[in-house]
Amino acid sequence: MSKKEQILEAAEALFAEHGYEGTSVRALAREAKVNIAMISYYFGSKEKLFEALIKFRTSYLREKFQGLNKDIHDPIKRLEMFVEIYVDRIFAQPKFLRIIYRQISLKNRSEINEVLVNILMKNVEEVRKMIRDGVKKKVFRNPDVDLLITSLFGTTFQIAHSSLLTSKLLGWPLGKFSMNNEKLKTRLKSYLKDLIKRYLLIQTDKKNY
Amino acid sequence: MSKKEQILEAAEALFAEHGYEGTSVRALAREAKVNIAMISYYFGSKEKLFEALIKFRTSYLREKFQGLNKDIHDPIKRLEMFVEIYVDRIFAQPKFLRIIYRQISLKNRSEINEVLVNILMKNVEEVRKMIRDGVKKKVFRNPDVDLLITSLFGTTFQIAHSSLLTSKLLGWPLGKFSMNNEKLKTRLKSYLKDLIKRYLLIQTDKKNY
DNA sequence: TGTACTATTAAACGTTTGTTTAATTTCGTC
DNA sequence: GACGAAATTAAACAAACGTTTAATAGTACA
Repeated sequence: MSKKEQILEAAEALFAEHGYEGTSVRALAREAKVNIAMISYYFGSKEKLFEALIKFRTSYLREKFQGLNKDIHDPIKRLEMFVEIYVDRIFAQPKFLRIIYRQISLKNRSEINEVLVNILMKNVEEVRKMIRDGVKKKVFRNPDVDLLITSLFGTTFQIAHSSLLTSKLLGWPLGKFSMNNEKLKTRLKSYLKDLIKRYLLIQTDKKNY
Repeated sequence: MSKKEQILEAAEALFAEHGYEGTSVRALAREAKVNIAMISYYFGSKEKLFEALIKFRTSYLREKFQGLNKDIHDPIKRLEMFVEIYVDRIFAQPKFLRIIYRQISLKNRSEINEVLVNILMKNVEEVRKMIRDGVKKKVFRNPDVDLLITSLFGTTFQIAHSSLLTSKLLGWPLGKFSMNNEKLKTRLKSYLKDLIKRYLLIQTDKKNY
C-alpha cells in the first residue's frame, strides 16, 4: 500500500471517529505512519485531503447501480434487489457514511455538501422511480413515497451511525456489535423488504380488535 | 435574557451549525455578544459549556413522557399518542438533536455518550413496552420490534439532520424548508402512524398481481 | 459615602494548529 | 558511479486556539 493510500485510510478512520475538525494532521500522520509534511506534499492541505477522500470513495460508488432497472420488471422484486445492494453498500463503508452524514449536517463547505447530497439523491431517485412504476402498474397503493424513502435511508443510517446506540437498541453487549455482522445485515435486509411491502402493497385489515 | 443564557443559546446555534470542534470560543463570544472571558467565568471551560448545554436541554426532556401509559389502553392509540409527542419534541429542538447525534457518533467523551444514549434509550424502552403490550393483546403481530423502533427514530432524525438533503428529498426549494413547518410536522405524524399500523397490524394481502 | 462582592473588560499566556522550509535520502536511468 | 527527479525528514513558521490574569465597572447593603 502506497503512502498516499495509507494517508487516505488513516483519514477515513480518524475522521469517522473524531470528526474532521477533531482530527489533527499530526494525529493523521501518526495513524498513517508517515511524516507530517507528506500530507501537504501529496494532497496540498488537510481540507484537500478531505475532498480527496470523498472523491476517492464516491468514485467507487458512482459505478454501481447500473442495470438495476433493466432485467427485472416486477416492482417488488426490483425494490428487494435495491435493498440488497443498498444495505451491502452501507455495511461495506460504515465509516464513510458517518463522515458524509456528519458533513452534510454542517453549514460550512456548502460546495462539498451539494456534491454529497446530489450523490445521495441518485439513490433516492432510483427508488422513487421504482415505486412510481409500481403505483402505475397498480401493484402499489399511492402513499407518501418521499417519507417511505426517508425511512429506508434513515433506518440504515441509524444503525451505522453509532455503535453504542445501536448495540443498546438491539440489546447486544457493546463489544459484540460490529458492522461486519452478517446476521444483522440479513436481518436488516429482510426487515426492510417486509416493511416496504407492508407499506406499499394494497391490503385489507383483519379487524381483529 | 441573562448573559449565561445568551451563551447557552449561542452555543446551541453554533455547535449545531459548525460542530463542537468547529466552533471557537471567540466565535461563541461574538454570537452571544459577550466578552470571551465570560465563557470561562460562567462555565469554567468550553468543554464544560458543552456539558452544561446538554444538561440544560435534557433536564427539559426528562420531565415529559409521564402519564403516557396510564389513561389509554388501546395499544394503537398509545403508539399514536407517542408519535404525536415525539415528533413535536423533535421539531421543537432540531438544533439540539443534530448536536447530540453528531456527538454520539464520535468516539471521544465516552462518558457524555453514555448519558446521551441512555436518555435516547428511555424513549426506545417506552415504545418497546407499548408494542410488546400490543403483541400480548394479540392486536399486533410479532415482528422485528427493534428495527421498527430504529425506523421510527431514524426517519425523524433523517428529516431533522440536514436541511439541504431533506428539502431535496421532499422536492422543496431549499429556502422554503424549515423545521418550523407545521405542514411537514402533520405529514410526518400521519405517515409514521400509518407506517407503524401497516407494519404491526395483522393483515391479509389483496393479492392483486 | 464606604465596603464587599459580582460582573466585565482588554491584554497576555502558553499550546496546538495547519503549513512551509531547506536539507537529506531514495531510486530509476544514463 | 553520476545525475536528476521524487520522496522523506526534522525543524521552524505564523496564526488560531482555549484559558488566565489583573484591572476596572457595577451593584447591593451598611
